[in-house]
Amino acid sequence: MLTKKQLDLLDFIHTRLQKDGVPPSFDEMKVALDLRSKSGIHRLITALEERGFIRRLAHRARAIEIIRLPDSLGGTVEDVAEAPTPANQGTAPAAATIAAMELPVMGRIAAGVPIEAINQISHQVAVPASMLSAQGQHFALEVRGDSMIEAGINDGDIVVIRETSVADDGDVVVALVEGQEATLKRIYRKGTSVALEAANPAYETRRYRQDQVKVQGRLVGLIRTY
Amino acid sequence: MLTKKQLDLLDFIHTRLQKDGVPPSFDEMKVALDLRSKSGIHRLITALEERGFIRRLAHRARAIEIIRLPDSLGGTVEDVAEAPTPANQGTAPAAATIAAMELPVMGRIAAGVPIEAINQISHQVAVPASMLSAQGQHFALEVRGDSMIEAGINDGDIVVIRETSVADDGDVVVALVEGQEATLKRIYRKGTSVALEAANPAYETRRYRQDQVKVQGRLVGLIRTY
DNA sequence: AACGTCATGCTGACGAAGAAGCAATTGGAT
DNA sequence: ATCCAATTGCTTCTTCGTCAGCATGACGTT
Repeated sequence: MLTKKQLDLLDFIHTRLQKDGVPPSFDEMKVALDLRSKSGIHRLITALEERGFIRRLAHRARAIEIIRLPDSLGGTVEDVAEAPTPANQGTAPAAATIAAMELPVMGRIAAGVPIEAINQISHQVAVPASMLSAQGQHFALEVRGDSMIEAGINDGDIVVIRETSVADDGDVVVALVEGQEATLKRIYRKGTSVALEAANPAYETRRYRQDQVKVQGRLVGLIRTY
Repeated sequence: MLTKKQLDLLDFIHTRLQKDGVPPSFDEMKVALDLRSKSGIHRLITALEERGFIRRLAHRARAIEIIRLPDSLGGTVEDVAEAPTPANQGTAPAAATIAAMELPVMGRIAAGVPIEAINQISHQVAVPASMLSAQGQHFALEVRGDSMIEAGINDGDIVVIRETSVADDGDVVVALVEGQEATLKRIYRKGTSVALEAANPAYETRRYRQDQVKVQGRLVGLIRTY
């Protein structure tokens, strides 16, 4: 499963995590493995992530977390000590595993939001696993404005998006228009033109050529907190 | 996952929370970390929120809550549970711990559903911990019908309810009318009478005497799967 | 022996993120 | 109205992660 170097690195990260709770930086790992460049570390880290041993946030300092360890390093890392919950939430069994997954909230979306805004993680939300497809990447966005209000999507709602470039007529999608702005709209195709329709009579449907619109993902879920 | 500064701050907040139950103010954190400006604290807090360790209310003093702790600070805090890996391949590593909780879905609700229907658990849903209050019992219901459509609550949505018998004017509540039927409506009180108002002009507002209506819980969240 | 693949190694450049500070403003509470 | 807390804009410096490009040695195949 792992090469020697990958194992060494994983071991080092694990040790550091145990010792002072903060994962090492690439430079520190570089020194530890006696390399002269960080790029080697970069590839090893990527490999570890691919193989499901660690989890990380892209473009964040020291944002590495160990998910599991190979047998040779002492097995799993899962929370062995499931502490009896103080002030237990009652109705739900505390020890049970939860069918959910954390998704990154990539920013806000509305009519006319620049794409840059949906390129960084603002925080994480948990979403029920039943909302997600078995395969496919998902992410979340916070909705701004009332352009989809008649579809029951309100200002402040979190929408869960499945990444895809295909969509059927009438699907609600995140569409990138002219490589510039990302909007949440209903999509309809007619011949070579694409219509993006808001669910609010106050906004008018806009039509584009096929090559002007790129579907980023499809709406699969919605979460609202009052 | 965290840088040293971020970990220090999280540790400080956690300690203060344990000691006197109240989260520190930005100024107190500033002093604790030996900074000269609060803006640094603001950034660290933002990073912690992004990484899913704390939860907060914007524009509220000391409105910080710890959702989970890194292993180095003693692992989990209440509502945290292990996640099974929902079909996790390739580039999408799953989270090890998730800030979520399972709630029982107690049945369906609409205008005129008999109370019996909301007395048995049909299945469980996972909801983000950020949707729930620290104390208080919660449960979920599936919405039937379009009586709340203008409030963005559609047929088939799952609503998350916090059990309480108090509600402010305008809150959406689960109300038990005449001990008979449970409905999801907006509540308004006027003198000794209680008005239950649908969010759909097709349904008319109904008025009752105070003793005819019992509030079962208040709407705190909504989950929709497409 | 020659070749392709793979894991690894190295350098250097680049841009993004973290951290810190000051100042001004907004928002809540009382 | 006034105080305090929180938020935001702007600046500066440091730390960190990413990437393109090229090199090497191990291994198995042709």
